Formats: sequence, C-alpha cells, structure tokens
Amino acid sequence: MIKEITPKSQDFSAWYTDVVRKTDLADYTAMKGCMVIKPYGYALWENIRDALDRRIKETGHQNAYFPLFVPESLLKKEAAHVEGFAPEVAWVTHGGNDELEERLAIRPTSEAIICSIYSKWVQSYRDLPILINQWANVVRWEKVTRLFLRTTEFLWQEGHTCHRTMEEAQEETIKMLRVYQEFAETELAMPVIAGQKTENEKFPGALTTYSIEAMMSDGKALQAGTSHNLGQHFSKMFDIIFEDEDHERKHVWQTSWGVSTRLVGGVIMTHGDENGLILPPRIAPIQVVIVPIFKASNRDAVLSAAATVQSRLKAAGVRAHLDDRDTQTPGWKFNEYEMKGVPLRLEIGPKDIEKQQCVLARRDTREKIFCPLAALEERLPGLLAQIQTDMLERARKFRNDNTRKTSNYDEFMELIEKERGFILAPWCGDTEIELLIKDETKATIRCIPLDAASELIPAAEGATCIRSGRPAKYNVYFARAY
RNA sequence: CGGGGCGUAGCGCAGCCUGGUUAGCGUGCCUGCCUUGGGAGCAGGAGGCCGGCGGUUCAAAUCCGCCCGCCCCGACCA
Repeated sequence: MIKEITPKSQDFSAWYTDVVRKTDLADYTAMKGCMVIKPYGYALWENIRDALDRRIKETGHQNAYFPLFVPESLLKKEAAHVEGFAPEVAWVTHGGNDELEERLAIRPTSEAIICSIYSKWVQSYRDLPILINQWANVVRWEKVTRLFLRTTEFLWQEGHTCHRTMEEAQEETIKMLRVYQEFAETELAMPVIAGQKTENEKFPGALTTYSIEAMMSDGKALQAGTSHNLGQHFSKMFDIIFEDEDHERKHVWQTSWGVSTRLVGGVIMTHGDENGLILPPRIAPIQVVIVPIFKASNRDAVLSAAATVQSRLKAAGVRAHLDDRDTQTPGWKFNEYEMKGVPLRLEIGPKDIEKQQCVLARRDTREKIFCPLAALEERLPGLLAQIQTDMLERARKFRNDNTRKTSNYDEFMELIEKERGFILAPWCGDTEIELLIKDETKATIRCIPLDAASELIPAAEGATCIRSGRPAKYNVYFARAY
C-alpha cells in the first residue's frame, strides 16, 4: 500500500500527524489526549533517554524514584507553584469506593513531593549537595493535545537538586542548561538557543527559568528543555534546612530541570521532509537497513551474504537491521524505510556480490554510494557520523537563515506573519509590553539569550524597545511557538 | 470553553441529499501460483451491532433528537 503523507508545504500540522502515525511512532488511544508510544517510537525515545541519562550521571547525578501522587496539602505549600499548575492538575478523589479525606494530585511535576522528602534528608551542610534525577511520567490536563508535543500524560526526566549557596545553585542551573544544549545539538542534531525566560514565562515558583529553544522547519519555536533556579522558595515552604559550618541554620538553594518526550516531536519537525522522517544516526533505532535483492534462484546466496554483512556491522557497533522478508519487494522496502527515517540503506544483490560491493543510500541527501564489502567496517561509522554532522549543519543553516533582526515594529509584524522564524529585537523589559506584543502578533519572547559566560547581554547604548520606544534592556528572541 | 469537520471491514473511503433486494470500493489480511535493482501480477477466500441510545416509518447506514468519541482552528496554558 502506498501510505500517503500530506505534503509538508500544504499543511504542516497534518504532515506531522501523518508522519507520526504512518511511521509507527505513536497512535491515539481510548484515553483522550493520551498516546501509545509504539515500539519504533519507544526505541527512539530510549535512545534519546539513554544519551541524556549518560550525561546526567557524568555530571554527578543519581537516579531515584518518587511517588506518582502528591497530597493536596503539599502541592499547595508553594503559592505561585500551585496557582500555576492548578488548571491542569488531575485529582484522585476516591480509593476504591471510599472518598479520600485529602485529594491526591497526580504529579504535574514533582517539586512538592520531592521537597517534602528532601526536608527529612537534609540536616547538615555535609548532606549537600543533593543531586538527584528521576525518569517518570507526569500528567497535565491540557485542553489541546498533539502527539508527542503536548499530551495529557507524558514521559520525562526531572532533576531536583539542593545546594548550600545561591552561587552553587545558579552554577548547577546553568550547567544543566548547557548539558541540554550540548545533548540536543550532538545527539538530536537540533541546534538550540540557550537563554533566560522572562518573568512572565518562568516556571511557577522559580526564581529564574532558563530554556533551550529550537526552530521547527515551519519556522515556529519549540521549547525543548528547561532549567530552573528555584532559589529558596521551596526550601522555605518545605523546611529544607541545614546547619552550616558556621552553626547557622539555613535554607537550601534548589534547582530543577527537565526534558520530555516532546523532544521526539522536535526531532520530527526539525529534520523531516516530504517523504517522512529523517532520523539523526546517533538516536535512530535502525541506523542501517539492509535490503537484499534476490530471485528464487539466488535467494540463499544473497540472503547469506546479507546476513554476513549484518553480523559484521553489528560487531562494528552499528545498529543494522536486515529486512529479509520475501513478502515485500525491494522497492516497497526502500520507500518504507525512507518514510521511517532510517539514515542509511544498504542494498545488496547478485550483481553486487559478483563485484564484492554494495550500494549505500543516504536518507538525508538521497545520495547513492558504491562501497566495497571489505571496507564496510571502515567506512560506515564515519559515514553515519558525517550524516549526523550534516544534519546539524543543515538545521543550523535553516535556523540562521530564518532568524532576523529588526527594531521596526511594522517590519516585525510583517515578518512574524509572513516569514515566521525567530526575530531578534530590542525589548524594554516590561511584562506589559511583552503581553501587548503577544496579543498583537501571537509572538512570544522565547528567551533572552546568554553569552558564552552565560550572562545576559545588555542592549546597546541608546537602543530602544521595538514596541514601547523606551530604552531597551536586552535583545530578545521572539517567535510563534508550539 | 467557542467555531468547524468526521465516526460505515485492520486502515483509507463511497453510499446518506431523494429511506426499499444480500451495504460497496481501494488497500491490508489468509491460500496458491508467479515475481523481486524504486511501493509487481493473476486467481480464490475471510472479515461489518453502518459510534451509542431513543424517535418517525410497513421499512432507517440514510430522516429527526439527545449522547459519546476523535481531529482541526481559535481561546487558555512553563
């Protein structure tokens, strides 16, 4: 069957949904707003998860697991926090047939439950820092859902740390933001802008929120990860207190940071094309698909050669899949694996075996390359690395080509409407002006970018805000967002 | 929550306006033959509470009412 994908240029949204469903990443379920992540999609998520988990551990964190339920009294302790999340919390009111004395929230995030536990763990400055991460599911009762991008239940990791000083917490916040950035660019081939969120956009209960912002190929922004400096807001409400070396009792300084299955949506929308997915080799469930081409007369010889190639590639550390089905034609398989975004296809038929070679076809460029069979181990890892690099550079070029600067509001409005993309523009720093711009253009401030030292960059002397005309504080990224 | 669209075979759809034999088409699935370097071909076969409930009628996939679900666009939203 020819699985038609709605052309990307015609209807990006329909294209996205078609790609997710037809490539077997995920599907809708009987539970509205919740998706089933199918094996191919879950394998992709596992690769993403493992690549990030490695980095989280390398930076000194340990994994743990905390309860799914949050008693209402705990969730309510931090006022801004509960106010921010109240509209999207799912509540458990009954245990069996009996109504509960206290409602239980299904975690929309775990600050409250984790802080209540940390208060027992922390006594002395010697207990600090606490550097813990958990991989979990959370529930947010969103009114509008999109596969991977915003689902009622989703999978994520959330890091929750406690520190002795404000400086140490800030250092941790930025460290993890930069881990996310390096991870997104290296593993997902997704270039991101690291920056600080405005007061209006920050996490409920945080002192400062930072994020990495990616540009999707329709020019809209996707918040791909966040890192929060929580200050002492939670430690004061949850009594996370330690006795310091100077004998004083002090509240800890905290951070939290997370990325979710939304990243899968980001990968799809960053790299995909008219033919479907294009997966970065480092996270692709299948890096190389081997398609044997045979007739009944030479079937055994070709399949045996193909199997040898597969075991050699596996031994070389390449995730190679051999599709030896004879129920589908080679042409059908070519199209199928292209749609599924497999970075490299390896064709091997009788003519190839005769010449001791095979055909390699790149998914990203559609280029075909002849390769001697003897050179596979030597060539393939490098070729996969090259595809990964090329994908990142291609995405970066797209992002840069669609990032524009202006200080003229009329031009700003026209760019947002006609070109989308990011617009770097001067802003006075007032929330009212931010909201006014959002109201007038649907564009939000994605972030205030950071310099190499992770400091905010002040606007040039004399620069004026694009909307208010008052002196500008920063040049900020505007975009319409998911 | 507002506006729009859609629920008929695993998937995608036609039929409905104008009620009437056994509800059809494509694809997928099963059997066999044949094929395999860009989504092959032939033959046979299985598969339906026509989203649910109620109403009108001699007769409802079709007309009417209510309900449920899903999708899209808004509004809302770390």
